[in-house]
Amino acid sequence: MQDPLTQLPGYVLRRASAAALARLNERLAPLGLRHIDVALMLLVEATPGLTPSRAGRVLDIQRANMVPLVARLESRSLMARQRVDGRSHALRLTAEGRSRLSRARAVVAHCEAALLRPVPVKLRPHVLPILMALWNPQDE
Amino acid sequence: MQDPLTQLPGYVLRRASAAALARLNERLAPLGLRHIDVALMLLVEATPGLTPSRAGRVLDIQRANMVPLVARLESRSLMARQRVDGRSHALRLTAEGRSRLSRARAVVAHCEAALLRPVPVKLRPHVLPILMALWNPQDE
DNA sequence: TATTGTTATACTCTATAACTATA
DNA sequence: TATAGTTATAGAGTATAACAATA
Repeated sequence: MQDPLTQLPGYVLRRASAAALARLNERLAPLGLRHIDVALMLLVEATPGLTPSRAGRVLDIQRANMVPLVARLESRSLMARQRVDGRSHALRLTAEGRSRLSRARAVVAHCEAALLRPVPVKLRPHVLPILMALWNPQDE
Repeated sequence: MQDPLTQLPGYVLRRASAAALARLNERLAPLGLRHIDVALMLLVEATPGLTPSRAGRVLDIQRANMVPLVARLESRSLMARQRVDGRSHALRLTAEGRSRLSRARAVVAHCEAALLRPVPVKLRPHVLPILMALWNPQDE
């Protein structure tokens, strides 16, 4: 018998994603971070002053779910909130946050490299374009 | 500002997977099925008599989590369990399960097609090989 | 009116530990 | 001793509704 699911790109996409995520989280755990923390920190580093709402829109995280995420990073002194408005907060990394992120970035780079390693060298340039295309499907 | 995360295959992999899964579940909902139900049904169809334990190993689902999954399909008369052993159960699709699965398969085919549509035709043959490679990463 | 941050809440998915009965 | 099925449970992750304060 042969597993019929491995013929379905969508299924393999899910399995590959779940496996990669699990390994990344495993390697980030010693830093006290999860993948989602690093995603937000990378985004805030690239866009200082970003608000939680806007960050949530970029990361596809609901406003309500940003609250515990930001609070957790703030409570660990990795991120700081600053009122910019009567209702908006500007997010910035603290010095400790930047230093933690540089270590996390090394972990991410390691995992990204491990992810690509089994892809034949000739196909590697196609990986990101293909994944970007899969991210943006057209329903008819 | 540019989103630094879209340069990371691992991140795009996750976003693509989550988006594809959400759309699939949305389209399966009218059939009363979720993606995981269809995955199990496809597997059991291809391997009649499979036990929940073995199915779980193929699908990467814990033994304990197979229980409510199989129970739900059984309670809807889509799948049947048969004792084969003092401790093992053989899983099979019922006639209703097969008919429901044929409708689900059409939904899956539609979603898979929508997933691949934005990929340039020349790159499409590389999609599955690349995803299979990403699924099986080598850590060093 | 629309948006931000927030609380509360519920639901799915997943992981672990422990138990029984069988092989 | 190892495996199958099961129960109970806890933790992520995610989604929705509602509210106050502000734009």
